[in-house]
Amino acid sequence: MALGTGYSQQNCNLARALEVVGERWTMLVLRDCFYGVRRFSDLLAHLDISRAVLTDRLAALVEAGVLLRVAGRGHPEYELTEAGKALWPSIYALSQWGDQYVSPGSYPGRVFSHAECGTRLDRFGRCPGCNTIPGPEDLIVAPGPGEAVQPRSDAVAVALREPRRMLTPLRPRSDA
Amino acid sequence: MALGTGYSQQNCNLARALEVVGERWTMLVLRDCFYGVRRFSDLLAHLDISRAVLTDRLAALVEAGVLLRVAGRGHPEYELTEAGKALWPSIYALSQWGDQYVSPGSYPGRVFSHAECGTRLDRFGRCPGCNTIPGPEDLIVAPGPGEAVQPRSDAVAVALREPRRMLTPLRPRSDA
DNA sequence: TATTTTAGTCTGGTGACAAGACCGAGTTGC
DNA sequence: GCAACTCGGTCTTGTCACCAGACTAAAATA
Repeated sequence: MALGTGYSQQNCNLARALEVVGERWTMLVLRDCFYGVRRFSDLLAHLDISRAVLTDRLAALVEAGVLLRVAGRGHPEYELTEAGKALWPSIYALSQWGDQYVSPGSYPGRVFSHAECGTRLDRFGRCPGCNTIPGPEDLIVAPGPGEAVQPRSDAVAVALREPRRMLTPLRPRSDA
Repeated sequence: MALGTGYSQQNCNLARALEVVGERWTMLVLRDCFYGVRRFSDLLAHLDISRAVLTDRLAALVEAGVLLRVAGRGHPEYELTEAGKALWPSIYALSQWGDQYVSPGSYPGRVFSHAECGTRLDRFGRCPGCNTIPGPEDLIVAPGPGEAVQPRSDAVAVALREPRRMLTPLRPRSDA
């Protein structure tokens, strides 16, 4: 949060993590990156975020080494770095909690399963079949039983109506 | 985030979770609750948060069912509910990420181990000895090798200088 | 009972965010 | 190659959240 003004006196790694990913919208931007979104306009359409704030968040994430801005001769794309991919357990844990405790009784909007064996993950992110915790690149995200009543029509929402392997780009590369 | 103004159009459990715990300071308040802090003044002294904001966060967490305000004839205390305790994996994942990627090369400020067997947890929160994921009530938090250069002197920081079982109250009950 | 601590509330100044206009570079249709 | 359009931003204005610190009533302590 606004470098320097944050949780500075907190000698705590949680506080330091929140300096990077604790601001409004940041986690949702990253979640979309895991789903394969890489372009400014796709994030803008999928999240209802103001352009200025999205610009600011992307710049902060690049600065922090969580995203990489790839600008070679097309529209720029934002990719998760290793540090960014390592945030997956945090995002998964939070969304599982949202599933269970914020909208109790409702069904999950998306489910995650291990690509290699097709087994659905438990709430800790474990694959019960393999007894491992697969990384995000080994997961399939699919619509769950509790889908949106009023579905969105942006490109990201449309792509997520069928199962997708995570981290695969939403659009074909603009170079090539 | 300010009920109604939040991530309303996002049909997503992550967004709903962030409505509850995504605001500034909220995660740090909850972390302290896991460490056994239950009183307004202790939170105020340990986090450098303004009184008004702390009041607001506590009220929001009580409203959301994450904390319970226990007010019987002494100073009020705030306890984690079941929903609150279920946030532990999220908090642990974020602080592990902070350890590894925000301050690389430095050592963790705190380490967590399984009370039953004494084994230190891995970065996914698993006990390598038991091959389980212990809940917060079964964990010991202890100072790690990377302690603060300039230690704080508030009651919470002092109590955390030696190993403690999580969720045990920092102070004796004021009733009794 | 007098004093101190605790758990708040209230106020004023500052910074973050939302909504939307604007603009130059990149891409597409012809 | 040129016009039209899309994309990735920047800028402006109003509103809202946050911080610092003064203030207060109830609870604990001497």
